[in-house]
Amino acid sequence: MARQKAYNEEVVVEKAMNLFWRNGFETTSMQMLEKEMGINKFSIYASFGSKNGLFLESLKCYMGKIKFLLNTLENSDLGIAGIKKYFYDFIEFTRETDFGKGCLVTNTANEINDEADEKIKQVIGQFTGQVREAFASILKRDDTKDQVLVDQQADYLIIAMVGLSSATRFFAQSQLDNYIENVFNSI
Amino acid sequence: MARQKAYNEEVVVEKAMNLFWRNGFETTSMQMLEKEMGINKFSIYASFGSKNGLFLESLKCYMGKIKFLLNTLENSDLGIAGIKKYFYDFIEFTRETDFGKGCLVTNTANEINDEADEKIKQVIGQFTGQVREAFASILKRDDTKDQVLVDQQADYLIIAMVGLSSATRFFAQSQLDNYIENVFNSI
DNA sequence: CATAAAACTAACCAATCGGTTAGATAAGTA
DNA sequence: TACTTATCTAACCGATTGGTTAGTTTTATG
Repeated sequence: MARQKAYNEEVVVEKAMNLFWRNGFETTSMQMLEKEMGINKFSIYASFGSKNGLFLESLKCYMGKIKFLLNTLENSDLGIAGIKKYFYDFIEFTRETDFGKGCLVTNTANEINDEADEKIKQVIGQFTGQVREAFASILKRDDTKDQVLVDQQADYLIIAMVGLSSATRFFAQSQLDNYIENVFNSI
Repeated sequence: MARQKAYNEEVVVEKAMNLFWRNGFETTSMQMLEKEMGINKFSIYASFGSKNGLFLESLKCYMGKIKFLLNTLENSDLGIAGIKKYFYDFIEFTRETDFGKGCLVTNTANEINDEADEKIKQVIGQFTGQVREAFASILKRDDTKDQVLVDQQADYLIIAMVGLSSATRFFAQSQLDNYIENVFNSI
């Protein structure tokens, strides 16, 4: 009945995600997105509504790509060693794709301010909360710890993770390793 | 012999710094800067050459404002407790001015990529290096530690500090406190 | 008081921003 | 094959970007 799309939305959104990941939301222009995604502005707006809409889909795409890390963490029976493995796995993940990009969610959290789009803030809060809960859940299983200590250490670990995300963008591998080893000396 | 400036450069650069601090480099426009600094674009360019030049002066201004923190750290005889105090002092400093702005240097490090202005990258590297050396120097004074351990722990602390800087932008006070307490459990 | 030099205002610049739209093109269906 | 409908290209939109410049105002000095 009508012409068919010459592109696959999942494919082009991943290309957009990689561009946002490398450059951040503001610095990435529609012009750059057209070029990277290989489609016209018209098609981008037809599929995603706005730059913000495309960015939200890119965030979802990113979270899909790192879901395997979170699954490994949540299904781990290694206790705190499993959390440590998550830290190392994350570094490896950022190096696999292209060194120095950090975590798209953390990068976004660092970029935005209070007046930013509510949905974006919501996605960031949800993701951060989910990782923190995974940490807390593993800590809780360690029966030598009471709930107050679990909460304190979960706060510590989620902020330590935020620091690691930023640090992968401008610290050397050996420094990241020294960092992680010391993070897990204290718990 | 000639007309005199109606503004003080140190005064207006501090206003610019506060705007950059709140919004980041890219998001802060010349229009916003004109309004905040209370002077015309012409005067900004006459005094600072470019947006980049103004930003570099803003970075210097910021570093001047937090120099007292670094002085306190470097002149401390509290050992590791002095480093811990630096972490808490930093939080207090970010709250004094306006909550949720983090550290301008860290914010900038998070915003830029490899292609950014060389001088800006240099200032960030110098400042980060200076703080790291202050940490290392204090750790070294503790004669129970060998040099390898000092380097490892200095890496840990400087990345922990980067994490704290970001975290002050979107974590609650109690979580920051839990974080710092745990950071210093491990060393 | 006249003059020279710097500081000011405000209009202006090309380029780019996110976003829209008119018209050409393609394809499933009647 | 004709028609309908969605997708495509490409020109276009007003607003804003960082930056410049012509011309007016101020002021210390000769």
